[in-house]
Amino acid sequence: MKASAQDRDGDDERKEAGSGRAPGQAAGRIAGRRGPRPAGPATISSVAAAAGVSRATVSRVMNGSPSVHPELAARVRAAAEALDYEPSAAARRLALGRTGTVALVVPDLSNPLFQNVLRGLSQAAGKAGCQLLVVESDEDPEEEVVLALEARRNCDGLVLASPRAPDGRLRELSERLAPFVLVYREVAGLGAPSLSIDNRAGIGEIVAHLTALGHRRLAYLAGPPASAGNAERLAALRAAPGLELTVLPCGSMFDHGHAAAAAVVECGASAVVGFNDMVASGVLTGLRELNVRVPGEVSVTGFDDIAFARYTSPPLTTVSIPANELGRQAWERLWALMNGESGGYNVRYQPRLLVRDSTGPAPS
Amino acid sequence: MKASAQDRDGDDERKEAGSGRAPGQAAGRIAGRRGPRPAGPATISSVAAAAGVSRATVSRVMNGSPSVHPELAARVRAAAEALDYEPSAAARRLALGRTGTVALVVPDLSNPLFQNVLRGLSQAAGKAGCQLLVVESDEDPEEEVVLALEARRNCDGLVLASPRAPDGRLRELSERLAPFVLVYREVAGLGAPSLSIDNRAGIGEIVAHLTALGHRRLAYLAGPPASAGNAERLAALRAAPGLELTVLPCGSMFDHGHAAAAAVVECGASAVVGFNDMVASGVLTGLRELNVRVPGEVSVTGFDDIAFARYTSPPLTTVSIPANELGRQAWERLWALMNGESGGYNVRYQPRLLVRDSTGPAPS
DNA sequence: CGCCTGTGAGTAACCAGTTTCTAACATTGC
DNA sequence: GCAATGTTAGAAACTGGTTACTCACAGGCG
Repeated sequence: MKASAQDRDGDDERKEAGSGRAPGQAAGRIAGRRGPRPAGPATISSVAAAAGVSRATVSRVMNGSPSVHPELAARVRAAAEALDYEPSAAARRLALGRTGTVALVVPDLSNPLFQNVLRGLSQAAGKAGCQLLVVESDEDPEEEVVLALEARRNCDGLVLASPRAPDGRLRELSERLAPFVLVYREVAGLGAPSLSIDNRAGIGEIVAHLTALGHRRLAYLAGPPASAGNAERLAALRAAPGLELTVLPCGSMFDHGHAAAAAVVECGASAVVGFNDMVASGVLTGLRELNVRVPGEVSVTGFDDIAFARYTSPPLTTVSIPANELGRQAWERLWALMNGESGGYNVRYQPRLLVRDSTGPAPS
Repeated sequence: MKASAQDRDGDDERKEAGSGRAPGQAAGRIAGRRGPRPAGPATISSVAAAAGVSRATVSRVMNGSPSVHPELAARVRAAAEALDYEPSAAARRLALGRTGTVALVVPDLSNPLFQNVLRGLSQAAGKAGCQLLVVESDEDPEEEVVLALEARRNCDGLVLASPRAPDGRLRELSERLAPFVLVYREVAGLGAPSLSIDNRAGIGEIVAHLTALGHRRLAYLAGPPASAGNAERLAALRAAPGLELTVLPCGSMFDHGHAAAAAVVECGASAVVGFNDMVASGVLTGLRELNVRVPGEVSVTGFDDIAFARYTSPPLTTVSIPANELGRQAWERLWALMNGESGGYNVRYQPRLLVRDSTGPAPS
């Protein structure tokens, strides 16, 4: 890197000590006024000096202000070009009070749900010329909020997927987090829009489908106990009438579902409702290993419709969640909020049932 | 649950008069000198004034400098606390010339390979108190580099997964991108460490496994044409002796593999080598739909060992890549580089063959 | 008792931009 | 011919920290 500073065409080597490294050297003391060349990357001052104009004018040119004479502007642009000038992002942040960045806080980057929100948000924000900070809060729920606060100090707005942080904590911090948008969750009395999934409706669709097929004995592969989504899905299942429900502690990953296969068989349910598609895929494989036919002997359903769900064997009946769209929408809301407009109201997306081949009539 | 917002104690329906929001009110205008309270968020100056010390002292206290009298320090801390003071991240960036941020540039966030690097990097960087900017360069190869450059201006270092940008372009920009680490790719004569996968060795393992099973006629489901990884894998296959190879244009996603199933059958190969696990999973499903038995009639292999590969049916024989580890290592290298140390040499990870059930003896 | 040294805190000069005034000049109107 | 108006571009005051100097004061030593 430093090497190439060497071979430049002769305009370098301004007399005396071209070496002056650390910016702000003794040099500035005696000859600061008209000194040789700061040697570091070009600043607005060096461009101004080179073009023989004031810093204000350079700033105006760089920002496309129309009130600069075209000819002068051209001269400034030429000088900037010649010096490889790029405005310092840090200085602009400070001066403008704007970072051009938003942050996404998620509990777990390995979860396709959050990956898709990330994608949707990344693309939408990118299109608007905004950068994206990603924070994973794997740790305890308290950490979730601390990380969010910390991220917030480096950006203009937040998208928060905080399934575990208690409602009260979010409410008391909401002022310091603002502007922000909540995803996959809804908190009453929070001054921020939220985008969530109607888990009750999703489970409702699944239950309706399964009961229509004659299933009465269901097993639920429960997600992480602290997850708000899991609580809602479980509550919705419990509320369904005429069902005999067995709740099996499970988790959210393939392996968890896989490990639960034996318990599923043992509990004698004719249909398994997975907390999400990953545990459902896992249990599918586990059941096959136990020589249980799906859907012949046991039906299986998932939740989320991750990309994979179409490619399990048999393809998974599940409920589809517009995770990407959530990310996009989160951007729209956040953008509005950052511009002082309203972020709109809470939206609750309705999952859509996708019947594939992992569900069938209950065995008689 | 909208319902619950209803019945609870009347904390909703804020009277809405107390909402005098916009920070930076007219107040500061007239009495700015010694006025009541600047109204905006506290700055180092307001804390200094409140504590009756200079800004320098506040700065020293906030940064834990030992050269402040404990009693004074306590007074400053109390003032900071009372004012809810938080140092401005933007100002610190400018003054310190450090952002405390690194960026990851990936072509595609929906690819598990990059998702895992993201995770590894996020966790390692997070542990070091560093924030992570994520950039997706979905667009054309030129965009890849432009986005990297842009991201670089807002952080202290880059991790670059740029499978498509031409070598030369990277070389000519390497000075402006530095410090950075390249992943999933190696470019000769680049002043940056790279972490890559030995694709040739991976294909070698797969070929050895398949030939040992008696396969001679192979089909390769090719990845994106511009992908450097695809080129290496294809070259390695072509270099394998004694094989009859059919190259089928495919892609990198489930659907691409799924769509290629018919062509696989048609070409008469006894084994299919997928560019990655996703196309392999896709083709697995496609083959089942065509009533082709795997591995009875056709064997299938993948590449990468994504989490799902264990859960396809049959479980996918593939080659494992330590994507997470790549992310972690990328952090280590980058950290070293940012501290002026050497980033170490290029490392090429050796994939490990995982034999599962999607491969079997060639039909005779 | 006076000089030297060490410590703690303040002053002011940075970091690199943006933006509000203001001044100089040209143009227009009466 | 002079005042009023309208451009440009510059000076200087911000944005909010950090830190190299400097200085005052206290204690140790000759």
